[in-house]
Amino acid sequence: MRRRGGAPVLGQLRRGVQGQRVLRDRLQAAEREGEAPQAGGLEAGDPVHERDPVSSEARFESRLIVVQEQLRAELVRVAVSLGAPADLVVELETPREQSHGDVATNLALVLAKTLRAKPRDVAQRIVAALALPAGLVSSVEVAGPGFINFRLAEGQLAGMLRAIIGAGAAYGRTAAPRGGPVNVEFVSANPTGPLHVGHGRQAALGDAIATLLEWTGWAVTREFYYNDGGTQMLNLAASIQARVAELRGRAAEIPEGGYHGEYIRELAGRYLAAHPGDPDAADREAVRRFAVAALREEQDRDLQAFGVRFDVYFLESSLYEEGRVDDTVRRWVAAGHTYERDGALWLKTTAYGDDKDRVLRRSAEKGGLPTYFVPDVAYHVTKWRRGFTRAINVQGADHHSTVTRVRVGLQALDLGIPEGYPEYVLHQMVTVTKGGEEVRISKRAGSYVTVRDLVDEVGRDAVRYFFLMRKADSHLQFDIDLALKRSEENPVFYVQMAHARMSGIFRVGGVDPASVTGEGVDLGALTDPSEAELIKLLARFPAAVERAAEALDPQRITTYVEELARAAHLWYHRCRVLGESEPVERARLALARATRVVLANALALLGLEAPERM
RNA sequence: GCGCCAGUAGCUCAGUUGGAUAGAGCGGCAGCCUUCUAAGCUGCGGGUCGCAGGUUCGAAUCCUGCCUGGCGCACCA
Repeated sequence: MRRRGGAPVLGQLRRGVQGQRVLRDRLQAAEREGEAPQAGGLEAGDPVHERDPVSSEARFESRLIVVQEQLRAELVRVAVSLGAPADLVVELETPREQSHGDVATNLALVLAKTLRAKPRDVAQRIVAALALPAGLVSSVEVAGPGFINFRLAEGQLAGMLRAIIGAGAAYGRTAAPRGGPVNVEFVSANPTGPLHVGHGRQAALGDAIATLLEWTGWAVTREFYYNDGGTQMLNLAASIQARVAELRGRAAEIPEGGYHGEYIRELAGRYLAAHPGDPDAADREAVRRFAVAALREEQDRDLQAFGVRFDVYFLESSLYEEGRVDDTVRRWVAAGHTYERDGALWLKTTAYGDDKDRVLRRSAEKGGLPTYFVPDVAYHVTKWRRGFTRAINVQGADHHSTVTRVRVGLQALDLGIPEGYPEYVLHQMVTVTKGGEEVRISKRAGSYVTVRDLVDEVGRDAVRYFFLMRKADSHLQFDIDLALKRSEENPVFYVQMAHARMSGIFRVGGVDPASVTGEGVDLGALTDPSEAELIKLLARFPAAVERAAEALDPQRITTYVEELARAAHLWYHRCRVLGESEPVERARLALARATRVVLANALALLGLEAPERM
């Protein structure tokens, strides 16, 4: 079993996804019952990001994938005729080496053992038996230890270009709807202060993962969960009360576990202004409500400025109000998974592989309340009951200890929830550097750098891109100096510049991009090696999206798009478009348009603008 | 002590889920502007893939053990 960042095997999940219609019905029922509390989210305000799924007829089946499926089907047929098992999976790959052709398979290497023959001999037999449709490939050869390399016919490349242009904004999206509703939970910051850089990484990651899933056929809900009750809120209120006392000239100390940022002083002043009837802020509940509302509003504003919006805001307090926390406890007790010790109630999580049992209800002298992971489990039960066949949580790796507890807690409820539910994408820490020095503090929050600081300093696109350009598992160094550079060193700039250059060709030439379809154009006029290279990269985009979605890893898209931008800059430098002979100009305009489409789509997928000029 | 993550060029990082001669950017060196953005492009040099075993046609990738760094191991959230 492959476990990465705690995420379960996707294939297993898919197999576990059954009864989708039942689940959808459940979801609708849940909606009718108002099971999805919404706490006044953001308006859909950002015009730059078009997130609505493209209508199904506009969806696009990648040309390369079509070609590959034809190849694959024929390879399976031949392999089986040679004695391979019928459930054989044929792997096709795009070789990185030009001389290895456009598509390659290791089929012969895989079969060599079962067929008890040398890999190269097997390859020869496969090639001899292949009966491919005319016009599909121009050459087939056996190479290296036994690879079979295919070179696509020229007409296939030309067809890809036309197909990309035809698909437009839909290029890269999967044609068929795939799975039931998926819940992507991210940020989930408690309203105790401004969002920090870790939240920023979560916001960028969660949003991009959600988009990746949408593009590959999943129905996605973006969800934000927050703790609006409990001890942290009391600490928050008490911290503000202390600052109020200060403002009124009395000595007061921020309580143990309280909050020290400048924003607490700010909130204290605002509370007094808004509550003339409570000059000493004696009403702690009123202070708490005021602070939560103010901080939630600020977080929403920052997220909106970051271009992220949520479909559902889920309040922890609703779980208590609706009795879901008590239900969860009762169900564990009834199932016999609990016991009492030292006055507390324990859940036998070791029965499910946890390293120790967990207290689920504190002893009387400790207040007798449920521990924090109980509402957490109850919350995930609502995800399941709301019909989400997959739930993906994006969190900092410092929370990884909750993974086992939540999963085990769900298993112990015997509700038929899959073992790997929910999936987790855990990310490592973010450090911010400027002038070669680590930046640790912000004026407003005091002890940490906020998302707002970064967005104000380098702009939204740079922040989003930088948060996405490393895999979640790696520590991320956010270099403010680099993010500000307007040169090739800065990957955001480099990629956006490639798009601007493609756009510039149409602007300067006075050509409407929409008028360039590639139809009736002789793409044989594209003879420069950089052109074939570019087309092949363009053709790979849907596969890149597919793999990134499967791995829940947007970093694969940043890597891809940087490679694409490099190929585009190279082509731009080597090949002039405007003013060339008519057939060449027409063919190159088609290539420029297709390149622009893919750059724009990749940028949209990452939540970035695709500027026409810079 | 236990668990999770990381370790690849001087630096920052990729590496198509086990493939072919391990790649890119920066930095260094050498070049390229009557041109749709030189805000760019080309070439050169640079490696014990942390270490040691194992698995197999084949390992940076999978397994085991160690080393180093980060994070986490509450009747806190």
